[in-house]
Amino acid sequence: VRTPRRSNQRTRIADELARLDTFISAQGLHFRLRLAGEQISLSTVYRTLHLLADLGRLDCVREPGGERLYRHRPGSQHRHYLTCRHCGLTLVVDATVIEEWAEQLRIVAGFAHLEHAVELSGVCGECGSETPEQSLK
Amino acid sequence: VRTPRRSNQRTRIADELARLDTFISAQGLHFRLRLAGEQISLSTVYRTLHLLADLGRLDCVREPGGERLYRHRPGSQHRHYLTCRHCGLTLVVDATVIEEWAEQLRIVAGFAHLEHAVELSGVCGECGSETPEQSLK
DNA sequence: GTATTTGCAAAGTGTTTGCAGAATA
DNA sequence: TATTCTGCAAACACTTTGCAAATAC
Repeated sequence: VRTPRRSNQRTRIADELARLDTFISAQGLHFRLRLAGEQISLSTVYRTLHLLADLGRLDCVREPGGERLYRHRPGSQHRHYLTCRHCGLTLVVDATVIEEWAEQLRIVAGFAHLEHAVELSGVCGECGSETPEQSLK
Repeated sequence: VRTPRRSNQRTRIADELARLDTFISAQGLHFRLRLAGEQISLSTVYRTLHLLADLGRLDCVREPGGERLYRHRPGSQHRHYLTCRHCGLTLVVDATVIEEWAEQLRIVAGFAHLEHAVELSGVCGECGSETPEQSLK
């Protein structure tokens, strides 16, 4: 494992993610950067996202369609989110319960290197109170 | 919502899944069926898996690569699994804690229609006790 | 007889990769 | 200068879809 080099592209990508502070896809991010006038290729966005994810600087979730969404992770701990399927609103939730439960489970099952992914989605208060027509899409 | 019709293909697919009782991909299942001499197209496998999933007769997880794996669900409740990344061994785990935690969360956050996905993976006792060389793969 | 289901091949999606040139250390 | 990084276009893996023929009800 070697230290990655700095480059304009990587800096721009990391900055944009930190500024956004919401989940966004590689393609979405690429689009935003282009709008902002940056000349960064989609491949570079993908590669940089991998890099940042490996460094633990991003959280990642997966859309029903299979698309991966990334979000800047402020601290060093991974976090869990609750997302509104309607408007995309995401809340950070306290998942201490899960962490402890998973550790218990790991011991009982005799596993090592346990990883967990928890994805929560629903319809938030705002969206739920809209007219039925709207929720039919 | 209309009642689906029965067909040889659908029966074979559902049967094979029930008999297997492990996670398998659409393509993997298609391959098995062909080996068994069935003449079923891949599209039909995909379509039937969707159908069964909609009917709540399957559990579904997603591989890191993006591939979806399906498994017959014996009861009516969805289940959570702990998978060994090495050998594929999967254990059904008791996730009552999670269900309760999710419901609490739902109420506090004022959400509706909450869904959750919990995926646990690690290295099982068997695989963990192997020689380091093997685990490097 | 009518509506649903199938198989095929083509298209679609998000992502990865090989390579030559550009950029970093 | 020696690596690493970038952009491009092509390749990839998995999944979905349009349509005509076959099948279930």
